[in-house]
Amino acid sequence: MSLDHAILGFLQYGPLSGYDLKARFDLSVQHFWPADQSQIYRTLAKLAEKGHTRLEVVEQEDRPDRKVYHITAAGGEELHRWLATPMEMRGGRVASLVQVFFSGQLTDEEILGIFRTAAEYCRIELEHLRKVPAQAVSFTEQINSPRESWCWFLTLECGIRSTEAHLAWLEDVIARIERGEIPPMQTREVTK
Amino acid sequence: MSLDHAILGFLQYGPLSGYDLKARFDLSVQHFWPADQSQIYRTLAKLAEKGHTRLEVVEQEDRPDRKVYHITAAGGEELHRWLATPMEMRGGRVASLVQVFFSGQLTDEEILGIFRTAAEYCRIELEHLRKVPAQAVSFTEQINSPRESWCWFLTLECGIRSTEAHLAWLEDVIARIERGEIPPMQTREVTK
DNA sequence: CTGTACTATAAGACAAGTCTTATACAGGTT
DNA sequence: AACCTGTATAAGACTTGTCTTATAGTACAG
Repeated sequence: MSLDHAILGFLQYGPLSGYDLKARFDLSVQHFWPADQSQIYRTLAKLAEKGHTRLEVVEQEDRPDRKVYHITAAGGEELHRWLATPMEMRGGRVASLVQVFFSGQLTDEEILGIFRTAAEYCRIELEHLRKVPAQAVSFTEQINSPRESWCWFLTLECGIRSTEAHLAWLEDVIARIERGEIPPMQTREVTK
Repeated sequence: MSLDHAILGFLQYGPLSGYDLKARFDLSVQHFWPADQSQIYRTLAKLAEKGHTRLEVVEQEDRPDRKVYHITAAGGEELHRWLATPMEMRGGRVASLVQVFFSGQLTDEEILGIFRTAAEYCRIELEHLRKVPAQAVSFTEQINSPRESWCWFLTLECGIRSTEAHLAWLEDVIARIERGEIPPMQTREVTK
């Protein structure tokens, strides 16, 4: 429902081809909105049909022609409307919590195992997130808009804070299990 | 990819019909794994085909026959395998962060608006989450397994902590914008 | 006695996203 | 000469999930 809007968001800064867009996604928002190459092209075509973008074909001799998309006035309005609409941030599916919910069926050791691995993933993720600003300098210089860079860093900050909070929770749970606070498994007596 | 496993998870505690399952989902995991009624039935049929569940038709006179599904040995193994596999908790799409990313295109007032609304949503959500334990007493008594209840509360705790962290971030950002820390919009000079 | 809610299941159409494969040419490497 | 990487696009099949609608009986309230 919102790859459309993410694409319009990028186009607002200037016309781009599908290929360009894929690169933009992978460089910036892929943490919270990964985009499939195939789908970018499909969505681009759909947006052009709806009149939210306008196609310009740039012929090239040495390689396939570029299809460069421009945002239209209608597209700009739609983007603005969407940006100003507060999002219900619900409905996000979190498979790892489904696991936790049912993990009573595992042994203490198994549970500790998945929590420790999850914590490890979190630490790696955190390390990675904290390195992003350094890598992103060129991107920030390119766009040369302090306001946009500021918003960009906000999303990073949000990611870091959530991950930290999640890690703290994981470590807390690990400690509690190690202290033996998890109730023991009951010997399952199946009455057929 | 994991409605299958959530269903198996519930079936491990005893045979259930599609209708029962829908109720279980709505009572417990719907915060992090909402389930569509129609899809529960479809998935149930698929699981039976795969041999992970076994169908038992319970005839009823007064209302439509119940189709009660039992987990099979193969289903149990699959569930256990999945539960013990650490999840990459990546790829979760967060539309609200896409908005933040592009919100530099809005005025300060508009940005403040969406952040304040988001914070409001967070507070409502928190209030709601904190009320869950009270409502869940009957459920906990029903299953009568302290280990499972413990795991159940873990997921709640995780939700509360994440929401708190998110709210703290939102409030921090609001304060910074109010202090004027957000760089001003540049008068867009489009060079055609 | 009429309408609404609950129990119980399921098909159909659709939207969104994933994964695989294909085409085609350029430039550089081994 | 063969191979790989990069630029650039796109179709096809498939999976997941959503939303709507249908059926059909019971029970209870007004």
